[in-house]
Amino acid sequence: MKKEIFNTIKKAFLKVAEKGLCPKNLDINFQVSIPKQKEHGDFATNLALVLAPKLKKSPREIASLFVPFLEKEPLFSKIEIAGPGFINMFIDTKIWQNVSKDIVLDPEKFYKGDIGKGQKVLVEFVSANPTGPLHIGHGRGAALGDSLARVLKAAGFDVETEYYINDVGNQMKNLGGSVYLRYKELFGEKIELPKDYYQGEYIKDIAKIAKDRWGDKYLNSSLDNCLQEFINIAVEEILSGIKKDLEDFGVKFNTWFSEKILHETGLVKETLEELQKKGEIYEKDGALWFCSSKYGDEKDRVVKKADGSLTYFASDIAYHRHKIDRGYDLLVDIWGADHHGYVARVKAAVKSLGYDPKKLNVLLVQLVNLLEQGKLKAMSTRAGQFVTLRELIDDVGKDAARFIFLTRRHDSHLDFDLDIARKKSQENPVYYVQYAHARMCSVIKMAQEKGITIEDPNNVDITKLSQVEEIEILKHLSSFPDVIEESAKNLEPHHISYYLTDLAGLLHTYYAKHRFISDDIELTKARLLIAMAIKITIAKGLELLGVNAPEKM
RNA sequence: GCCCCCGUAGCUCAGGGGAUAGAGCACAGGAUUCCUAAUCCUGGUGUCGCAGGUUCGAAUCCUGCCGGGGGCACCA
Repeated sequence: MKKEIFNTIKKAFLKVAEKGLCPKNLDINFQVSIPKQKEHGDFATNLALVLAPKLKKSPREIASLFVPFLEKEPLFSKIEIAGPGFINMFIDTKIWQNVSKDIVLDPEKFYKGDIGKGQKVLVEFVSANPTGPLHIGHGRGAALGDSLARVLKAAGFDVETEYYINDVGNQMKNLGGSVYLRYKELFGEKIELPKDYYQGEYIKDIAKIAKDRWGDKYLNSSLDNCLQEFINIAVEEILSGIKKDLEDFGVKFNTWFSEKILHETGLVKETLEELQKKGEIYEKDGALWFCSSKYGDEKDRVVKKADGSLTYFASDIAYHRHKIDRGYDLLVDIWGADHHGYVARVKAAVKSLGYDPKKLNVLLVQLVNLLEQGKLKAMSTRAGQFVTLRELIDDVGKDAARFIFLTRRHDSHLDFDLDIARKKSQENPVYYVQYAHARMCSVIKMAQEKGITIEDPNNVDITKLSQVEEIEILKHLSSFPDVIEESAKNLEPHHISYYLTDLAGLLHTYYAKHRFISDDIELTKARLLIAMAIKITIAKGLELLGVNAPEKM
């Protein structure tokens, strides 16, 4: 709807210009907004205020040039100049009433956004190292990434999702070694875990699997001889656990991309050679350095250590190069906030390879604090003491967890109150929205039982929809495509959950005051159309959040 | 010391140049012969961390400061 208003104003602008009342090619950046106060109309624009300095006239005077043209538009029932020079626009009731019909007739068409214009986007998220189970922080990243991918898709982008697996390097050695020792322990050997080995209980579980599979085959092998075997079994087990957790969290990836493959296919080597050829890499103290400071990073970074091994950064450069070469117009990386130091260097790498760094958007997800009974729950990965995503799903459920994660901006620190998330009551916002959906399903079903159904929405007398609350709901429904586009543009899916909470609120208020089903068949049909439109919209919105829309509660 | 994020109602958080700053929770009271009371209605609170600046207009943008969190390896 906002887009239509925009276009209508632009049309009026051209007409004003034709009359010579203002220059045609003005570079102006005006806004169309929904005013907070109802008295200020359904939409308002600051066009005249923005134009004022350029035309050297008072804003109200400029506004009055546009009013006659806007008044002729069938879209509007009233145009007003207000305050310092806002143009307030009131939409004709018929337009709102039609929304109910449009949504029910073709929901896909109604919501379909086109700001993506088919651009290819790759959203990479979670990408937790396969050294242990996912914890609650990964859950936040998973909820954000998955929902963002859905929102981008809805806005007309061609989206794929990817999980990058760091399956090489020192941590793999430590992981394999940890399982190896626990394996030996199962045969009664006394062991001592080095400090940088993984301490968690899950390592013992993997050792048991190893024992079941191999028996005592490696009991007397030195670690060097069987390290790869232990790494493989550990990564295999941990990854399958991660996949299961994510699946139960409603998250599926298009691709799981292995760092190991990057090395095996020579892409890392090739990338470094290319940078070397470009003179972006130099040698110092026996190591190879990438001159990221040239591109805005605070200092240069090592890509190849003096001992000959490559750093993770080296793979990261190759990985991002490969991602861009795969033909994506836009890359979205979702990282934990503790990785923020990496943003500058990866962007530097992208730039030095000759790509536009604007293609790469890194979203940093801030920390999650868990609260229980008003107290902070201590978490420490090193001690193997943390709340896993699995525990969270089992405890509060996927829907509550995802919804709560998505009611916060990604860059704000999040206090996750377990007590509230557990409650199946009014305190828990997810039920508020789901309940609205269930209510609409129930109304539609009830109407059906009474033999009232809508064969063709075109035959429904929508002029019956004249209650203030009905118009309010229709206005809100009509703004959903704008909310989707806004969320996509700013990479902020949390707007969806606020939108849904508002919509549910409008419905619940209406529900308490009016009845959908009455003896007046024509009125009932018209209201049924609203019920269907709400149901469709909530279901669509919840789908974008990855939350279920139950028909019954 | 440097870098990133945050600071808005008692609590958790939206709003991120526009008109009188919002929601949920908490607290108190009320609503159910009728489509689900996981609901609704009524009641009040704000130095938008502080100080400057830009602007017709600042919670919003810029600078500095204060407070909280995180990060600053030839670790991953």
